[in-house]
Amino acid sequence: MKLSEKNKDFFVNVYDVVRLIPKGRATSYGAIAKYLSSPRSSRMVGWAMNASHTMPDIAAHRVVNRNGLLTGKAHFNPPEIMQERLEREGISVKDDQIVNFQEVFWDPSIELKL
DNA sequence: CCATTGACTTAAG
DNA sequence: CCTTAAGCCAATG
Repeated sequence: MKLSEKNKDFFVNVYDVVRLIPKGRATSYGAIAKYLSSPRSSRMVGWAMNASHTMPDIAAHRVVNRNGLLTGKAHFNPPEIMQERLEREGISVKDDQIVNFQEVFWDPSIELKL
């Protein structure tokens, strides 16, 4: 790996994965962290999402915690937009939680496999 | 430079 | 079902 690319990797990978999440599906911070070989770095995924506001085409609403709970909802503007976007894609949300989460869950470590 | 915080997760009591 | 604790690591004061 080139040294010039070394700096970025984690955050950039997070953005790439988020871009690959199919419409109507959702994944978790932990799943992304795990895919990036850092299963305990889910917080960094969240931090990357926090910075995603400055990035184009980052569907942060498709990333929730491992229970399908919309934990990052408060960071949207307005917060309700997160649930609205999910429902528009066909994902049912009840009480800030994704219904049938197990069905819409998209795990990069399985779907992208490699 | 040290302390605190956080869009998380797992384990333990 | 509840609270703590620990691990993770960039960002912020």
